[in-house]
Amino acid sequence: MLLPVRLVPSILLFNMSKILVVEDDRNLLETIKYNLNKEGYEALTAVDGAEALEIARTEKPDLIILDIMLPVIDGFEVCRILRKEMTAPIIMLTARIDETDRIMGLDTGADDYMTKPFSLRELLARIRALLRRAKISEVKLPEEQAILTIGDITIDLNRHRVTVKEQPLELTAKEYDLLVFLIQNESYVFSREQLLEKVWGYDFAGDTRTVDVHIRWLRQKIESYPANPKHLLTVRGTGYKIEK
Amino acid sequence: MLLPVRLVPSILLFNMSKILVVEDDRNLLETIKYNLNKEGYEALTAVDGAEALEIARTEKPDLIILDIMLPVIDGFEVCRILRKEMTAPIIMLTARIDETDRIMGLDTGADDYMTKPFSLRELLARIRALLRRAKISEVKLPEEQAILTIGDITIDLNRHRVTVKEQPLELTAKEYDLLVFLIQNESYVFSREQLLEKVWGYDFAGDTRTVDVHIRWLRQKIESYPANPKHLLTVRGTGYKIEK
DNA sequence: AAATGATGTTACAAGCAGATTACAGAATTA
DNA sequence: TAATTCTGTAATCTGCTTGTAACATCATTT
Repeated sequence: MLLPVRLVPSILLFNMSKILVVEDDRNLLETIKYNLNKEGYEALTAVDGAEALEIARTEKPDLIILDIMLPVIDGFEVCRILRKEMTAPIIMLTARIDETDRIMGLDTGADDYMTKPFSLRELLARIRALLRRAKISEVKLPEEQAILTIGDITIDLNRHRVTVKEQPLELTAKEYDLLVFLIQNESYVFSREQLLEKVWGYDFAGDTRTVDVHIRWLRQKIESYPANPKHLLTVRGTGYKIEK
Repeated sequence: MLLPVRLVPSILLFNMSKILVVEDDRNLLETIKYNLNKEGYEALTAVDGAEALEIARTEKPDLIILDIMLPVIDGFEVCRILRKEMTAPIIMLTARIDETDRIMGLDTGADDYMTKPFSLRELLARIRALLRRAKISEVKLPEEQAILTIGDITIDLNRHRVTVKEQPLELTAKEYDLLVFLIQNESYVFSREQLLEKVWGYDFAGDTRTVDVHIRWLRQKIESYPANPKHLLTVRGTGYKIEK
């Protein structure tokens, strides 16, 4: 006897997003759930804040719809907690227009909100938009490597940010340019003339001692013991270099 | 990288919305029509399902109010048919409170429902809400994250609203564009030239000092102490960035 | 160890980048 | 169309950055 074979719509299953709906009005909750299912989403439900947290933690939904007025723990609080634990987009539901300022203002981490009464079609549209965006950012290429490191010194070129032992460091423009150039050419030795040309510009007609002074200032900022530099080293008779 | 796109406040106010009311109780029909007109809407009426379909097809209303109990073709069926042909929001009117009606009403593609007897004021409020939503979602940019936040500054891209510490803020177009761009690229440093290119447009041939002035105006509005900005920061010798 | 040249350190005064204000022309809105 | 707001530019102001000079210290050679 042949077993009945169920054809699984695999593509659908594979793409089916899990959505947690948190709403204490059970009518509305069921309505939303029903419509989510109809659209092909897997809908989880919770009727209070505590249950929401529990289900969110065990089920790891792809998106969360969260009413503000909830028993036990209110929606703001749930949102704040969940935001720390997961990256799933959160849509807040609010009954009053004047709550929208709080959603926007408070740093709850909500991604969007809707004011009741709302159109279910629009809710579904926003869910689609947020899920699509989440998907996109998942496969997003790792941020272009614009971070240079030497020992405990780090430079983020895009953000123009320098840290030493995780501590942010304030550098002037020249200091920054000089440091970046040296780190980009780690362990290569440059004469003062070369540094003036590369960092200051080929047309700079100043004194080569200028370099010494800037090196001194840099050491002051990046070295633990500026008088005994570990990274920014002098090559006597030749110039300077940077080492790990 | 997306350029910030300004949403043009279209002819929204000027644009009188056309609303189709389908209801076989002629007293109620007239009452609703009278109130719609009083609110400045253009009201069309139909007393049965067949007429409703015909008028909806020829007049293309912006919103449809649809009783469930109708002669000839019932409201569910009308709703299901219309939903396939147009996107206008549909409000269902139902005499029965029981849940299946609600769910089925929504299942057919209705955006909202009201149970008789209902408050006309509430009906009008829901109409306003649905029409506003419909207008907004027409021009909505689905790629963009709906709500951006930096510290106590929040931007709702869909609704084009900015708040600081939950207080709504009035920004000019350029201020808004500049702020959105910087927040969308939080902590990245941009030179004046880059900002002119990205925010003003590729071909803008103006003075780079222009940027400084706009930065100043933005600080005036978003910073608690504009002279000591916490978010909108200068990177001397390089440009500007925004930080949490 | 003394001499000498190379490098480190500090102080300071232009100079310059950015902040700020004012204003006129452009763009909106009534 | 007039009124009003928005926007770009110029001009002035302010304070930090930076180049240099002057002196101190170090390293190497004799």
